[in-house]
Amino acid sequence: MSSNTKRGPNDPDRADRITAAALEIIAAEGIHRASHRTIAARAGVPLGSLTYYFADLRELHEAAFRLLAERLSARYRTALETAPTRDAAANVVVGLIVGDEYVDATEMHALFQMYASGNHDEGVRRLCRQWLEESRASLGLHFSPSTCRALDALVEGWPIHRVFEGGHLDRTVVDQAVRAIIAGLEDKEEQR
Amino acid sequence: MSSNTKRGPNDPDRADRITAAALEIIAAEGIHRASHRTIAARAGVPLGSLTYYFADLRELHEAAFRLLAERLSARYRTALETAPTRDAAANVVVGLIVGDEYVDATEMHALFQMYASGNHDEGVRRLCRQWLEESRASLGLHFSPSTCRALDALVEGWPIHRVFEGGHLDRTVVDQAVRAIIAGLEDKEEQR
DNA sequence: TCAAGATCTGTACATTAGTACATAAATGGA
DNA sequence: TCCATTTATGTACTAATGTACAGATCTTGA
Repeated sequence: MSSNTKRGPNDPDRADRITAAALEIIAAEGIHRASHRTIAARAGVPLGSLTYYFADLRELHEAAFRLLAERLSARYRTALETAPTRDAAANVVVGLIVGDEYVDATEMHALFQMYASGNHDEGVRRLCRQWLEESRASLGLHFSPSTCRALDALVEGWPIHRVFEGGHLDRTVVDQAVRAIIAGLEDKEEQR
Repeated sequence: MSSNTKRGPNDPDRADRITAAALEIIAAEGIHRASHRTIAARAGVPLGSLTYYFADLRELHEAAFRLLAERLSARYRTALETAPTRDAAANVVVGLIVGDEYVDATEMHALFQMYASGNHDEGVRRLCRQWLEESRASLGLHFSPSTCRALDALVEGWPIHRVFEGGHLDRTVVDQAVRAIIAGLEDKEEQR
């Protein structure tokens, strides 16, 4: 890219600010509102700036989803790396499910947009796969592959209820479910 | 609606065919491709027909999502009503998760589009809530409220992996997870 | 059979969108 | 300082979209 050029961009993190603005709009108003013009306005940059940094709108949306996936993956990874024991890790998983600490409602919305876009956009589909893989890999720091699968399903699915039914989840129930899965599957795993 | 008119529509199920066409396009190509014109072409009806039956595009999309939600709800309900025992119901739940029998990949795509639209469209949001409630109600034919919550999270979350990682799920693992949750939560429930 | 009124359709229009690209600004070496 | 080159911007253009609505078509009662 810049291997045969002598100069860097005049405003180096402009691309990043555009990407961040795109994600904000996608999360708040949906991808159908995230046009060149709305994104440019939000980022406070001229229209031409977007076509300069991104070949087309798809690429820009994809960059926004990549930013989202990287943020969430990093957060999951950190949270689970920090847990010293399997029991602590179980508590982290419960937290991932019930609370806004890790993924707030806005980010959850953006995540739905990402899954929806993954249906027809190959690039976004790759991102979805990566995101799922990495979140399972983080769980893998503490649990067996099978347990990871099951816990991750819970982690993906339960927040859907949280978002649409508005209310807070019953932490006790979530806790029981998480521990039931860990108990049920880790034991089975060890028997093999 | 037709209370003060003397005649019915000339083509009574045209509205339904339009709705079905809309859902097909949403599922196959995404909601951003589901314009008046593409839907009309798919349904084999003139453009004006859509604006005649539906006040605006939102209403049409909403009708499509309603159709989807009703179909899936009915399928879940039937499957779980048919199960004679709790054990059979557990098998049904496993089937809901692993297989295409209840919700195929295409419908799953449409479901993502629905969740994504629910973020910003109040009408669709209501549909999402209803869909989640009804699917839990169907589980409620066999399980306690807490168990329903947990199982439904699994039912919503696990297919996400199925769709994006393409492969078939390991039925054994799903079976273990489902039964672990039932065992863990139903027992707890009864102790109260 | 025939009008009256409901049901339906094709076209036209304003708006918005993505994107190309000519032009401007900034940069750094000579 | 000044020019060559990269970086950045504003505008203009084509395509597509939602929607209104005038007119056409069909149905029914008399």
